[in-house]
Amino acid sequence: MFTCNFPEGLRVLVFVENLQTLLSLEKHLQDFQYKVTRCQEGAGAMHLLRNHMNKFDIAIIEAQNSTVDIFRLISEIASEIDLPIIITSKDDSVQSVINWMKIGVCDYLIKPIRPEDLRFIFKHVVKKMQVGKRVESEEKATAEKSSSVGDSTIRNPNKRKRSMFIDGQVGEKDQDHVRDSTTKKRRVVWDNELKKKFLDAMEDLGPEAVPKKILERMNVVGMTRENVASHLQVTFLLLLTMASLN
DNA sequence: TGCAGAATAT
DNA sequence: GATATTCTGC
Repeated sequence: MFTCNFPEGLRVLVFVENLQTLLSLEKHLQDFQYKVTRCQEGAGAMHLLRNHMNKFDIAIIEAQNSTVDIFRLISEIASEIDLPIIITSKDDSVQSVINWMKIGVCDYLIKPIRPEDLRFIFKHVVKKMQVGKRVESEEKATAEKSSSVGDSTIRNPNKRKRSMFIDGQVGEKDQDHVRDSTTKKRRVVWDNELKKKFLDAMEDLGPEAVPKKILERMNVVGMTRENVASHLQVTFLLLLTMASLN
């Protein structure tokens, strides 16, 4: 079905409203050799899901959307499509996760999303294939209690947890030293777009403008609180300097 | 323990 | 000079 270098080329449909976020997600997915189809707008996503489902292996969909009720959309199509769906959301409440899992999504990623979160999404495709194969011979096994309630790599935004699936390539149990060649950890370059996002976030947060909040508001894939804090520090310094010049 | 903010390192 | 990392105190 797939090439020998699976999951290279896995076809991922990404439905995210914000273009910046969308492009950023795409880029990171491509770093992992995934093949991305972008979708920004509800009707298009709907159409793709309904009529071209077989063109994709998995979908990543943002929970919040200004024009479409994603929850309802997925509830409706879940039964008619056979595609693993990963939800992206800033809501880290247990209840939210449960709600989404109930309607059949296979994973739930809490924003902000780090590139690492995307690396192993193929596991859901593998799982689906395995389940599909097992289906016929299923009834022979008497109601084995499912050992886990889904395998989603739900991440507490504050904790650091890596997906353990198929980590076998290298036996290292240590830090991130074993990042694959395509995933160079690169320093953030604060181009005008990022700066604008940062400033915008700062502006409407006002006195609440603290790294964590700014990070959330910016909603940029791969950005960390430390990145923001660092930038905040210099920005603050700059503002101070300017203020003293008056 | 997590986080903000300052200090320091690369 | 820009950004990351470490330190400190809350």
